[in-house]
Amino acid sequence: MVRSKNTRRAILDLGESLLQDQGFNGFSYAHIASQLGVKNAAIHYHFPAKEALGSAIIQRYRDRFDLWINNSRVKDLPPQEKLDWFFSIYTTTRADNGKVCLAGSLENEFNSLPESLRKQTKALTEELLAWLQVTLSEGKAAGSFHFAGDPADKAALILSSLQGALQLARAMGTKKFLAVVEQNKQELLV
Amino acid sequence: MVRSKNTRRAILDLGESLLQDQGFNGFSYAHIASQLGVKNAAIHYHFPAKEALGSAIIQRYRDRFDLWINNSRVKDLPPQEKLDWFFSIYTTTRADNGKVCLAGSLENEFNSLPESLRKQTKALTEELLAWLQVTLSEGKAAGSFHFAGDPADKAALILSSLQGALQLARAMGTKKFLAVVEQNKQELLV
DNA sequence: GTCTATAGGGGGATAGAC
DNA sequence: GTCTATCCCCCTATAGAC
Repeated sequence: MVRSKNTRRAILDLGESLLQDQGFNGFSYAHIASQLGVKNAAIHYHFPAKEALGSAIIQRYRDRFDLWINNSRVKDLPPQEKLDWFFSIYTTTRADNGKVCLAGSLENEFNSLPESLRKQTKALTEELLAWLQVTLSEGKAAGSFHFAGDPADKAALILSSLQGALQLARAMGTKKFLAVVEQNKQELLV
Repeated sequence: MVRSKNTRRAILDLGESLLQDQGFNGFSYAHIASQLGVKNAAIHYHFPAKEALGSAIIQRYRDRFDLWINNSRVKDLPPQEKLDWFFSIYTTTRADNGKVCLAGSLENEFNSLPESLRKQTKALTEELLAWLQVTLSEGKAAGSFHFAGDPADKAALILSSLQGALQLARAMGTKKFLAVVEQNKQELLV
């Protein structure tokens, strides 16, 4: 049982990593198995189909984000530091072997995903946007953020730019990614 | 010979469409062949390997962009209308069955692409960024654009957001994409 | 230029032994 | 829980006829 839990967790960890590295269609049970030192069939014991594995990966990601934003260490921060924390997630993702945003990776393959993964992807994106929007509203009300228009639209712009910048950085390097983050920060101050 | 040119062109058209729809690893020679009403091997006659097909698709895309921006109908426009034209490319892409930016699609699969396609992807992205940067500089100098910081960084932010927004729209719908475009436009006016 | 036929590999998934 | 063995499908690519 202990072994099972460890293996299951290791599969999820590796699957998440591969998903952000190669995309959903870019990794296989064989990849996970070989890197884990087990056989193909062992993965199928824990996740009968790839769709189930994918869904579990996204669900865990969503749960983790939910835990973070409701954790007092993030929840009680001033808006500006909240946003810095959010940006740092993406900076860490970039630093981790040039991975991309989980949501962005899935959206890119959206047209070939099974329905359950599309739903999970949409739910994740909605949660990211919702938190961003609220944080931006808070900051605007507190006078620490300055931007024109609807906080929902500004949230969509920031999230899009972060997802896009992680991808763009694969061709253009980390400097370009960091430039996008800094430009986003700077524009909120003016 | 006429037949050949038509087939070659039809392959490129369909390949480009599939690339923006399903990604490079998401379409096959069989897909192209069946939609074209020819056989697998016919595609290989025109493009011996998939890498050659991919490279030709990107090259043609780059050539087309180059033609456009040096066309007097775009070249002689005021900066604001130039940028509107650029945005309209992405809006058209979104309207075309929810396709995504060619560069964004390729960057997402960057880690599994052969070297020649990585180079092409990088070159395309550089050309998009370079044109955007110059156009933003022109507009700033002319007083029609207002933004803080380096035009190169602003160009990276805008391009990232457009690529990201096309992907985000797959999960969240066209409204969110249009919101990102409008937010970008609005922020340049303030 | 396009066809038929086929090689050779990788993918997801399952049955049954241990 | 993990293994071996295997099935079946799709993929890229090639050889040779027409």
